[in-house]
Order: sequence, then structure tokens, then C-alpha cells
Amino acid sequence: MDEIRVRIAPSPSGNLHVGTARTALFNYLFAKKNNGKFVLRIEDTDLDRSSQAYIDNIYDSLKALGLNWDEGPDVGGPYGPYQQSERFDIYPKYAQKLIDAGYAYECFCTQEELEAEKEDSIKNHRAHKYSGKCRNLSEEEKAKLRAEGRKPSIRFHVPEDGETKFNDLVKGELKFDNKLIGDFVIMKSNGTPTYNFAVVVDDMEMKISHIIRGEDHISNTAKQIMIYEALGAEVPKFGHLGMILAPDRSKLSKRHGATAVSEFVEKGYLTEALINFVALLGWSPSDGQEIKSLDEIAADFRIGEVSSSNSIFEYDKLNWMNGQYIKKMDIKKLCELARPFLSKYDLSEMSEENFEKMILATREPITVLSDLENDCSYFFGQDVEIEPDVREKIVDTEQGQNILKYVDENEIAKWDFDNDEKLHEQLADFRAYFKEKGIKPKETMWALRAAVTGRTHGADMVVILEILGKERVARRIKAAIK
RNA sequence: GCUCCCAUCGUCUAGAGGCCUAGGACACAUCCCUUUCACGGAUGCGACAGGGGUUCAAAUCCCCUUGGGAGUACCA
Repeated sequence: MDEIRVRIAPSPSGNLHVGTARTALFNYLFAKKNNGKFVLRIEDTDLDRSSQAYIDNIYDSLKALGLNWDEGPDVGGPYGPYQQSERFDIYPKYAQKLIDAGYAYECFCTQEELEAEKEDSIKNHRAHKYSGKCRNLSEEEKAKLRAEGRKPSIRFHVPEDGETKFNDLVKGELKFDNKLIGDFVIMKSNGTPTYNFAVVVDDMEMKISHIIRGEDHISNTAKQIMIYEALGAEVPKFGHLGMILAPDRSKLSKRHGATAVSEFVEKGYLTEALINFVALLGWSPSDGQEIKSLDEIAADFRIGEVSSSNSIFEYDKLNWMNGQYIKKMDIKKLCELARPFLSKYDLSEMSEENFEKMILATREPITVLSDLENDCSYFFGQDVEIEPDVREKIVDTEQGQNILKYVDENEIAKWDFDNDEKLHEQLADFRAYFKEKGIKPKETMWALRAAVTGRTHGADMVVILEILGKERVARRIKAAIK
């Protein structure tokens, strides 16, 4: 059997979309599982909408997700170039080949004529397709039209009857009635190829064996198969994935939140979690273990088991999963990723060691890295602002004041801020003292916490005390005493 | 309009005729653990869209209806 070769072919008219990332993922998994090659091709034939910034974003996002390609514009490969704008000269040759073989013809219709045809069809409740009126133009007629200054497009001559069918890797047997497909343009009048033509030529030249893509391409498939056959090329296998939808079942777009991989990263999602989550949209692990690395998923992956229905992108599970990854992540790496999210604080005032301690103590409840900004606020600055509600219900109560005064006068001096084991015990003693007076341990700690952090919940008190140090803690407690 | 795809808990899904009084995960609720929030553990809530067939037997196969999605460009 020939080598398995798959590709992802994004067009750089925007940042890498999660939907594209999922398609890339399934291609990558299929390649990995089958010892094949994963190639990246940039489809930038629409020069107006394409930009280098987007190309860079695609590279960065794919790499960040761990979806490394074997061949592509930047790394090269045996079937390059891998960027369509550098391949413009090869499409006309194939188009000419099709004309010569009678599979395609020049069409001189103007935009207006085409519009009129379409409107006519709609008026008569017919499925509109190109009439084919330029199909049999004589050389004289063509010359005349050319003399008028009309630049022809090239259309593929679709067979009048029969059907085009293929066995979809995920959907099974699919077929299309040829007479419903109009002669479609393969080369625009400006000399550039249309999408349907460019993909086929590129996939053929790049020896792509399996095309795994979104089901929005299903109806293109018939046209593409016709081109392959007309060109005498081997038709690859196709597999169409269901789409990712927003919770309201519409296309996932900006108004639903982030859509680009890079936006998710900026919001504090880990790429490991994102890719894991997206893999679960349409695929499920055979052992029920949902949290899996890319390699583990690849080992377990089978394209035929992928769900053929659409799936909805819900943040709940992504958030949970991201939290799981945050909890398990190597602490050094997490610290690095966390830094940008704490840029509003003066990080220079905190030692590397304390920074790590802080992250270790605050990573537990968070779901996205951006939660850190709020959750770490009390670790910075000399003073804290006590939330009004907390002040009223805890700090300013008689019990609260008593506890704080007691801490100020009898406890703080003896607390060992540099020894967490001792500090831990000392706090236990402190709780025990008030417990004898009938105050719950929880409430005792609340008073301390409220005065020191301004809140009722947060990281472990021992860690907070250690990082803040005796002076700052004393200062904040005094400030809370009326 | 026409063509195509899809249809199991709110969501992601397991299920490929009997193992299903339909399993798991997220979310939600309650409880336990606990110096807070969380984590973790336990329990609970919760679905085969509807209707016809086929069969001894259907979530699983077929048909229709309904619902959702996609395509219908000299965009990709």
C-alpha cells in the first residue's frame, strides 16, 4: 500500500480557528496512528484576504498544540512549494490539459449574464446551475469575444447524467446526482485557480492519500472527484467530520467568545487541555479515560470511530479539563505561563521561591490562568483592601476584633514565619485556644484571613503568612483593628 | 426552493439486534473530608425526537414525519 499522507490546508484569512485545529488534530492523529505524513499547506490564493501575520499565527498555534507537520512551507518537503501563492504557474497547465482532453472549456459569460441566469432559475423555482451556453463556442465566436476584450474563465464540463459516489471514511456511502451539478469554474478570468481546482491539483501533486476535513466540504467532493478522474489521477479517500457548533447551534463565532486558538491561550487556557478537549468532540477513548496526551490519543485513534454528527462547544467541560491540567502541570512550567497573567503586579518584589509557592497554593481552584490575577492580588502590596461585606460580617464584629487583637498581642510575635511546619502547628494551637472559648476553628481562621487578605477564601493560610512575612501581616492586622 | 449530512441525559459521548430496568464524563443537587475556596470521595437528578414497519427480540435495520446543520459563488 502507498504511503499514507494527509494534510491540513488553512487559508490565512484569520487566526487559526479551533474548528481548523480540530480538523488538523484528526489528520495528525490519523497520520500518527498509520505511520503516515502530516503536511501543512497554506491556501493563500485569495491574496487580498491573506496576510503574513495570519500565516505566523497558524504556525504558532499548530506548534503550541503539538501538531507538528512533516512537510510545509517553512520546513519544505519533496512536493513543494507548500504555499499556493507560489504555485500559481502550475494550475494553468492542468487547466489546459483538461481543455485539450475535452473536460473543460472557456466561458465568456459576464458577471451580469450569470446573475441574470441565476435569478431566472430562482424565479422558476429551479435549482440554479450554469446553463452551459459557452460549451460549444466555435473558434470564430471565441475570437470575436476575445476581441471585445472579454477574458474567459475556464469551466469544468460536468457529465449530464450518472452519479458521483464515494465511500466516506466517517459517513459511509455518499452519492451525488451529476445533473444537479452545474459546470463550475476552475480558473477565474484573472488567471487564478478556484478553490476546488487548486485543492485537487495540490493534493494530487502532493500525493495526499486521505482527505479528512469538515463536512462543509461534502458537496465539493463530487466536483473534486470529477477533476481527479478527468486528470487521470488516483482519487484519494475522503472523510468528513461533523462541525463544531456554538451552544445556540449556530456556527461558532466571535460573539460566542474565543474562536482562535491564540485567543484561548490569551484567556489562560493551556494548549494541552484545549487539544484534549477538542479531541473529545467526535471521538471517545476506548478505555473511558478522557484525560489523555496527544500520543495516547494517537495510539487509540481510529477514524472510522469518529462520530458523524455535529457537536457543541461547551465551556463547562473545557474549563474543568483546563483546571485538571493546571493542577497536574509541572510547577516550573506553570510559573512561566502564569507570569504574563500577573503583569499588573510588581513581581520584582517577590522572590522566585515565593512566586512558586504562591502559584502552588493558588493553582487548585482555578480553571483558567487569568483567574490568577484576582486570586493572587493579596500577595502584593503592603496593604489590602478589605471587601465591604467581609469587613461588616467578620472583621468589624466583636468576635472578629477580639480574635485580631489577640493575634496582634499574643500570637504574631511567637509565630515562626520561616518554618512552615512550625507555623502550621502554631496556627493549630491558635485555633484550639478559641475553640475552647466556643469559637469554631473555621471562624477563627476567617478573622485572620479576612484581615490579612481582605477575603473569606483563598490560598492556604500558612503559605500566605510565609510569603507576606511577619511585618506585612502585623501591619495588615493592626490596620484591621479599630 | 433544491441537494446533501445528522439525530442517545442540558452538553460531550458508550452502545455496531438479545449483555440496556441504556454505561461514563462535564454541569447541577446533597453528603463526607477540611483552617476558607477548591481538590478528592459518595450518592442523586437526568436521554434512546415522533410514527410506522422488519424480527421471537430494535437505541441498534428500513421508511415517513419533525428538528438541527451544511452546500447551492469567477470565497476558501
